[in-house]
Amino acid sequence: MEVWKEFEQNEITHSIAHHLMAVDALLSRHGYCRVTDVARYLNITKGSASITLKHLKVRGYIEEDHNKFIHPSEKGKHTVRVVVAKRQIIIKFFSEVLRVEPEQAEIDACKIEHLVSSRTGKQLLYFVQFIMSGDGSARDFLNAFRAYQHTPGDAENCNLCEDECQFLEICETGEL
Amino acid sequence: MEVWKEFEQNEITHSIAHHLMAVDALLSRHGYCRVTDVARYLNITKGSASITLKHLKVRGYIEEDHNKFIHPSEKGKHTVRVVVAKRQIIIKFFSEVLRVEPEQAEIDACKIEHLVSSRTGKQLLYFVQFIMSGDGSARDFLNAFRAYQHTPGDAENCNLCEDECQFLEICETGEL
DNA sequence: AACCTTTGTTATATTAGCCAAACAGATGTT
DNA sequence: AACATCTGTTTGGCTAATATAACAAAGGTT
Repeated sequence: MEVWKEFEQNEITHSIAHHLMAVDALLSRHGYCRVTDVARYLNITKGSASITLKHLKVRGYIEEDHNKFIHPSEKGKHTVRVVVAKRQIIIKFFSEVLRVEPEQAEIDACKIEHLVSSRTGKQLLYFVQFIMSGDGSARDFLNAFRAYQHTPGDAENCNLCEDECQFLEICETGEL
Repeated sequence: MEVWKEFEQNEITHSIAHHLMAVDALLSRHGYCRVTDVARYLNITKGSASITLKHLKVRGYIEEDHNKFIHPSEKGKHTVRVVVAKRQIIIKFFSEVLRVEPEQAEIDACKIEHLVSSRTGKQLLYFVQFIMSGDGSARDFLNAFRAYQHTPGDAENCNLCEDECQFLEICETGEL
């Protein structure tokens, strides 16, 4: 499979992840969850929620009781745990290490949380764990990075590209 | 707008990004680019390529000459530069800093490159620039992190969660 | 009991992406 | 000139995810 086609092969889509997390959040919050609750929570119509949740049921992510009350299956619970873990790790990295504004960090995390592989998620967790651990070298490094951040970037001393950094200017000219 | 709905609001979808990058790559490689070339490059049917490229044309990302030869507009060129920059930065970070296997790093980068905001991309560039700069504190930190990576993670000393790390086990139990 | 509201499903439509297959036009070969 | 090939578009089908709107069933109120 070509690399670029793996995007659509994701078992967990953005929509599915958020429907599942909604069920989980509503259960924690109110102790129960129905189709209409999910629709209201996600601010979509109940018709849409009904159809998407039917898919989730068919694929074994959620189950329904005799009164149409919804709860995640074991598989669904696992999915929620994994997605939430990735989201938290990514938010932490973006906001506290990179110092991206919390709102932006949350938006970015929300867009990519379900797409980042577990391998990468795990490595990022280790990285954030260590950098936040209070280890001396981590502290020194972070301090040095904070200072570096405030000096304008230097295209000639970038080790990303061979010679000069080709991305610095692009990255500084704003949104896509 | 709710955070979770921003996903679908992305002007540049995965498909659009890759069609545009294909045009760019084919132009560099052969000096010209037609619908069929894009289709072959992306391994999709020319019918699909025809329709998607029509959208790209309507939205001003590409232009056509009298002989149906395609080239990116200024807007399209800018988009390609931005997406490629983000991809390279992400790959570098995942593979060389986190030490994720290059193939996996590429897959992950490909999935998220068009979703990461320019704000976050810029901060990540600075971060990777600095960490790879040869600065002493960066070198020490990286060495310490390499050592840490090889010791099993410790749920009690994780500063991500308040008490114990709730994600360590989840991240170590494999794919979603 | 009659009425109103809530709940959930279904039907229809839209957009984005893909497919396969048919078709139209240009080019090139015999 | 006839045939073959290549190029690009169009048509119809599929899935995912949304929207509206109609509808049936259950529940609660007066």
